[in-house]
Amino acid sequence: MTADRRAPDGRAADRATDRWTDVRRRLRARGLRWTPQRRVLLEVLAGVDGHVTGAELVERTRRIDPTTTPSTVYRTLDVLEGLGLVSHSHGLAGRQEFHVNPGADHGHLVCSSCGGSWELTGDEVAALVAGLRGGRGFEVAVDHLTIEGRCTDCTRAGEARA
Amino acid sequence: MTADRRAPDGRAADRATDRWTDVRRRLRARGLRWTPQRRVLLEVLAGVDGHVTGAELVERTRRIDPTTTPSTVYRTLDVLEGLGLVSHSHGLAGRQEFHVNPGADHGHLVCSSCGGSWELTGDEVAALVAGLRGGRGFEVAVDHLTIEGRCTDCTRAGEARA
DNA sequence: GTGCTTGTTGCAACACGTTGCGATAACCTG
DNA sequence: CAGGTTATCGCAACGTGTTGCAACAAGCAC
Repeated sequence: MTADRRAPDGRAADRATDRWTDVRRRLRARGLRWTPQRRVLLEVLAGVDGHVTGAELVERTRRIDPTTTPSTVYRTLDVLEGLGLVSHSHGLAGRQEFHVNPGADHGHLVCSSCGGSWELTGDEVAALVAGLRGGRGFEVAVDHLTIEGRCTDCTRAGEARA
Repeated sequence: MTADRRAPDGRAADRATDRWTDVRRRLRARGLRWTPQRRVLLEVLAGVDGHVTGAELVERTRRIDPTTTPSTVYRTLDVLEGLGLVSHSHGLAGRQEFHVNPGADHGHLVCSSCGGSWELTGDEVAALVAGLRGGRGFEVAVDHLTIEGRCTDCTRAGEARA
């Protein structure tokens, strides 16, 4: 629930508005525009916890505004990614997974059996990144890193069956 | 060129046939069938060096047999993957990359700037795999591992421009 | 060769994204 | 507020795969 200790006078509702004006300001600073369509998508994103697929974002946006088209959603997501508000990586069937408010660049772990998904800490990939940079001069895009495999539970379930 | 030292009497041409009969036998052993369509796809795969996208395989197959349909190609690739003859991973735009005759499971490095692709050695990912197995009980599917980033050349080019 | 079983094929439709393009509307200026 | 720029929108078409289903044909037995 993460209580609003810093807003004792009931300004919680303004918070969302504040975030929008912030985005609006940032868009303007780049010569970009604040449109109703973008406002709707941000509204959807505000209600997202963790990861969402592109298709799901399209659907949720359409629930608020049924006239929404996929191209607008995907293009807006591109813009927001440029602002650092979301980041995307590729999930199981090549589908896009969006992550809202990425605190820091991080990769993902995806279980090909149950579809579960976990975030990778910097520590877990630090050696890999350093190794590839040193050995090949390759700069890993950590935020795009998705590692596929089987999680503990599915591995155990598989062994039990075998 | 990898000369044919073991076929001094001109049986090189039979080699491909031999490989087909081998595949045919392996299919039969699993109750699967040897069809003209599969033969054509294997013919295409025999001429592939390294990686190919799914779309490209469809196209090359169609050059031999214009009646080929995508679904057949993709389904056959699934079957061949089950036989260990090919493996696939996900490339840049979520597109599938197929690798023919995978010697050993290996991951890939993809440059998001130039589209280049390199194979990852076991050593390079060993620490990562071991770390995730130990720390989380997660079994990495090494053959599906695709790491995105920028290669040396593109990184340098980017710096020069900046 | 005939007939049977069942793995495969091809079609059509769908899912997820992407791209080109003309029309629209945000934003700025006076 | 009127007018001009140009970023953005919505549409339509495309690209890459995937899936359900009915017809087909490998492979086997007689």
